[in-house]
Amino acid sequence: MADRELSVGEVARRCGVNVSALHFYEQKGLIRSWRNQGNQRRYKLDVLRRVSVIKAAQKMGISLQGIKGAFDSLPDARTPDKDDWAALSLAWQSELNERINYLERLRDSLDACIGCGCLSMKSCPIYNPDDELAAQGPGPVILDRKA
Amino acid sequence: MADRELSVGEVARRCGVNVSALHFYEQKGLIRSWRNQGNQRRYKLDVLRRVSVIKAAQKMGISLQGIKGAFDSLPDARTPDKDDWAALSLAWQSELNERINYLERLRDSLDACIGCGCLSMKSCPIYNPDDELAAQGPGPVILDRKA
DNA sequence: ACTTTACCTCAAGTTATGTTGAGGTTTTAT
DNA sequence: ATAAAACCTCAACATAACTTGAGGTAAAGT
Repeated sequence: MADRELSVGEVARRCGVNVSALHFYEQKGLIRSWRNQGNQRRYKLDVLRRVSVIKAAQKMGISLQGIKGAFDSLPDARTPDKDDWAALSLAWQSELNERINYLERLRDSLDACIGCGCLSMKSCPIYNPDDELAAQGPGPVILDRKA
Repeated sequence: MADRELSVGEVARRCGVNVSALHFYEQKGLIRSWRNQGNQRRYKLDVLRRVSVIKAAQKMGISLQGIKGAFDSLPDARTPDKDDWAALSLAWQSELNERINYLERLRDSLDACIGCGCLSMKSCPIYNPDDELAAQGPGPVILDRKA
């Protein structure tokens, strides 16, 4: 069938997530649906991309809240096109770069610091990395903010 | 006072964590203490390093469970020395490297994938990175396991 | 027609990592 | 000696991101 609309189970299967997760995302405002006669959810095809992007962003360490923030910058009226997604990608790419950078610094100081006395001191580079990432909202688990 | 032993408040202050966190770490078996006459916790100086290492490892994205696993490989009888910590560091360094690598791959495929149709397909490199990190236990937030 | 599968809602449970508060004891400072 | 600061335990709350289950409806297969 030339399905222009998808049921929740179909989306779940095609995206590799549980139906409950889709309910959850909808409740959080990350995806949208309408209902059919029998009150069942129906989705546009573009929900597949959204869910996929959610999963990709999560792998990057971005919270649902952060993802929602990014999604909110997508056009509301029309279905997001390639350029819309590219803009998102760009923003996240630099976030990823910062994160990678942070971990690299952590790695480089790890060996030097873990065995010496400095780890417990104020001066330790691991303990007090001079630069913190600018994370909006409640930061991802992997980072923490200025102590 | 030449304190060979520390109170919980002192450890908290020197490590920049809350007293409640120290209670919590103790309950999870990450640090140890004994009690004085009045039932108050007392710590050896080496607790400072332990707590610092906990915090550093957390920044790397390692869970408390994972940290406990690593700590369990430290000598039980004697206070861990430089070499013991160095071994830990080495293990974590390669874990960090894998993580960095993973994020780099994610970053590199992000732009190519997010705008195209592949994200929702089985073949997408973001969606199905061919190599998964070998994470023991319930993995860190930033990664997920073979779907 | 009838059964099975899919779906619905809403509340409660789960894991990780702590924090907060109540009610009570110890230490420390004055 | 007394008041303040620090500590104790234990239970409950907080947040993220979902999952599970109960009780009931809709759609699909035969």
